[in-house]
Amino acid sequence: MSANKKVQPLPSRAARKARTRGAILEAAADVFAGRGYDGGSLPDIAQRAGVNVPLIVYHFGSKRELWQAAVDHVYARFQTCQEEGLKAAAGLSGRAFFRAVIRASLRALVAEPRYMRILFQESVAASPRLTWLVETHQRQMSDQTIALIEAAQAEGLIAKGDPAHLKYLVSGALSLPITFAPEYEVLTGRSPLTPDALEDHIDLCMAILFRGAE
Amino acid sequence: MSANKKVQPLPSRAARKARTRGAILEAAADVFAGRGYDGGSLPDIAQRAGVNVPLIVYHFGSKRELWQAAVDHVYARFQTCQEEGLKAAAGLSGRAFFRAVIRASLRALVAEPRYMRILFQESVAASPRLTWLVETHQRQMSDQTIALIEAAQAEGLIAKGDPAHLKYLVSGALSLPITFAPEYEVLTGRSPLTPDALEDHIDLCMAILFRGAE
DNA sequence: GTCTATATTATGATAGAC
DNA sequence: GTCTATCATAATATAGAC
Repeated sequence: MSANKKVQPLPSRAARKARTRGAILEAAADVFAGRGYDGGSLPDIAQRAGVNVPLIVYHFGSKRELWQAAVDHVYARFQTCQEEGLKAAAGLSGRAFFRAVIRASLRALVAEPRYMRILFQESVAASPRLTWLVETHQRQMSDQTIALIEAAQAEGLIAKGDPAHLKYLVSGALSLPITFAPEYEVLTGRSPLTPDALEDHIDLCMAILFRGAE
Repeated sequence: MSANKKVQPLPSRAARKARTRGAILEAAADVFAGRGYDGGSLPDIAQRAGVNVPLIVYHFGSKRELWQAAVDHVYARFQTCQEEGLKAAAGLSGRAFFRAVIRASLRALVAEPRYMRILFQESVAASPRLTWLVETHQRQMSDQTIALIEAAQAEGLIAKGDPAHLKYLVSGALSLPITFAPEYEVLTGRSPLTPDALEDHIDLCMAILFRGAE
């Protein structure tokens, strides 16, 4: 297939293709996360990616397939970032463990805010896109979070109640200052995304969500 | 102004005009909340309102001005609904007071979910629309919420920390199950908007956000 | 006030050169 | 693979009849 790659002094055709695909996916993720599926346009994506519209269609077939590929891209990045951060939780237990988990989730939310935005954009109403999103990506992520909440409940660290519902409370408290960062900044004059602000946010999340003294 | 309304057997011209404006505003609020400013289209709004596109332009001048009017409309409805619910908090104190406040906020979030959606749609990036939204409507609402959080802190009912930041944690915990209702339903098979689910949600919010025993 | 008709621009997608 | 040229459709907005 790719027999004599090494003899290519310049980027190979395959590498150029991958770079083009990557640029399109990044631009598509930005546009779809910010404006939703209907609001996003191929000319807008093409301009941001530095390519032409037909090249997008060549690589991804249609707007709908591009959207799916962009969602795959965002979820992969979010999960990679989260798992990276979760390594710091290994070996810890109790509050320290869950603090590390929260920090990992927060790092992923900050590094890949398009995850929450895409989920939000598709959560306006029931639709085939929402069903695809949930069944393809969101259910698996949700199950992981619910397992963590059940573990915290078993240790008596967090309130009792339906863990699937509690997940939304925890996610909302964690994510809203990040997802609403532009509004936060206009309203308060400060960014919630600086390292200091994020550490304060983690402290406050721990104080709110977890019981007992630090 | 409306001197001889009674003698009109059919709706007066002014009443018809108001009904048309109202139908357009409702449709515009739905569309802009769901698809954002760029994603929303006048033909879509016109069809939902049962009118033609030029009639929208006649009444509101331009898409941008229609968006502002729709935002005014949604904020007015949200605040009216919230104030209605807050009457139940009058005379209460301590946890019971804040439980009534949470119930009022939740009722408004459920009755007018477009409030959160519009805020989210405009919170993608800094923009003139976001600045207008914050300075025209959001700052005032935010100040009221912050005052309530400071009061709860003064009574030792809620965690210490920057009340302006704490507002986002509280808002996120309260609103996410409502705002993500379609995703919630696909994921769990249950609606978070039934009266029973909402009561459970209030219980859980109280348990999470407020300290000490019920 | 509400409509039809239309001008102008932008969109998703295809055809075909290189 | 990447581009230019093009098509059919849909968008915002205006002009003018009633």
